[in-house]
Amino acid sequence: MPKSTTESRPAHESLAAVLQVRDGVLQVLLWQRAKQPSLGAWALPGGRLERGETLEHSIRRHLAAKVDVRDLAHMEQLETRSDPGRHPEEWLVATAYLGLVPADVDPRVPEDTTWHPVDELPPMAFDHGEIALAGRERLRAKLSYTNVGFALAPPSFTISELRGLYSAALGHDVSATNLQRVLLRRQLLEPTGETRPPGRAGGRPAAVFRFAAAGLEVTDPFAVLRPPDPR
Amino acid sequence: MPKSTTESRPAHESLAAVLQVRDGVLQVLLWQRAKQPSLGAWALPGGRLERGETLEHSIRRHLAAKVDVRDLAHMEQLETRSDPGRHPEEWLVATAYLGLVPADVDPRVPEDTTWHPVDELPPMAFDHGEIALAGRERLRAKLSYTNVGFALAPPSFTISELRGLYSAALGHDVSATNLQRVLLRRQLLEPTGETRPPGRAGGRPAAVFRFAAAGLEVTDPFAVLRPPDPR
DNA sequence: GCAAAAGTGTTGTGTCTACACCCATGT
DNA sequence: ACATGGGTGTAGACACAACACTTTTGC
Repeated sequence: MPKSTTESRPAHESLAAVLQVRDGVLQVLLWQRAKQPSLGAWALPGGRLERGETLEHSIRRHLAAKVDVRDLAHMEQLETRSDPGRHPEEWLVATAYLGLVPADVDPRVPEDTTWHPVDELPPMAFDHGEIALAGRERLRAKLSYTNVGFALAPPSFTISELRGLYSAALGHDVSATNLQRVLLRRQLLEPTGETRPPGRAGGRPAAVFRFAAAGLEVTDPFAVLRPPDPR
Repeated sequence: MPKSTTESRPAHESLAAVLQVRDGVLQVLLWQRAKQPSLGAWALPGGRLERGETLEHSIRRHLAAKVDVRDLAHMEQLETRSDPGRHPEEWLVATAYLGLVPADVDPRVPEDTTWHPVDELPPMAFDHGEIALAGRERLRAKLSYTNVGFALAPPSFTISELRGLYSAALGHDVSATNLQRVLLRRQLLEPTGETRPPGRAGGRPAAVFRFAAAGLEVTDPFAVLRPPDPR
């Protein structure tokens, strides 16, 4: 008789969709299961919630085994999944997080762990595929009305480098012209004053920028019915 | 020795911030605790997750004791709280939901349960006050870029009635003129063709509208960096 | 006729995309 | 010189708030 029918409370795990733009493509960190159930399928990193810790602490602790925690520029809760059938052998609730890794770091990862394009997920264990996609959608939405971009980008960058990151994350072309204007108008970006020399092919040197803030901020309150003018 | 130090897994409860505009004010359904801990403090409805059910099922089941489930026009997951100290005696994780009740229904509620303005919460048990406020913020944000309004409004209404609901939920004045234009432009509203006779004071009869869709839809993709024109 | 409430016309502002054009560098 | 990539100028579309004005009723 499986555990799930004897226990009076569910086990609780934390999971994370850790995303990074690699080779111009949005990728998610997965490890390959070495045992049943779902032997050979790919899974999100995570593990059991322990006594005395929060879920956020739990996911950070489990991730530490996969990536250096300092490599995570942003982390937020996504959703909690509780379908009793989500795990075949156990009553297991999962709270999923979204984690973002800047493009300039290449975390050391264990043998069983590799990056996979979110658009071409391998066979996934349990509901982990849906969670990875939910993470992608959350990122896409927030790129439009917050400064989350800071968590995908290196400390400093040119506009075309940033364009590459945005377009990989959003899944469509992004015009460097408009990207620059939108982010500058909102004062998300500030010039470092430096400049990047052109490549062999020539071209004008590119100005170098950085994000003005290092934490998540809502920059476009998209409030269509906003408070009346206090005039 | 409290349970929390002996159990290897947390108990899990579902909670709901059930909101409704009543008497022109956004209110939340609370019940008053009749036992320790937090005797006399007010709490969100909810309760234990049972074997074989999802969290959403759980919160609906517990709510059935407080309000008729058919009175809920919309329900969505808010967040999961896991601070080990959130409950003084027990290791208890809570997943919170937001529920919305249309203004035209007045659910029968038990003796210990009443509505309270979200802006003047009574002394609240545990972290339930924060959850109620998180629900309010979620509602406010979604009023701007989705059709959640349908879940606050009766089946049909005049623009000024709807204005009252929006302004209570948003916490600031809303112009009937602009509300009508925004919602019609987005095709959220459609005229029923009917008209409402004016009161004793006279005035032009008001046109009656209804929401075009009965489920949640994102109507303003607020995508500032949107896909390029396929032209 | 007059007050009251509903609804439309109009103007101004701001944000966004698209595209033409100018700039600074390598070969 | 000229190709290449970076950056600016500008015009058009659109969504919104504000407010003046018109419409339709009761008294």
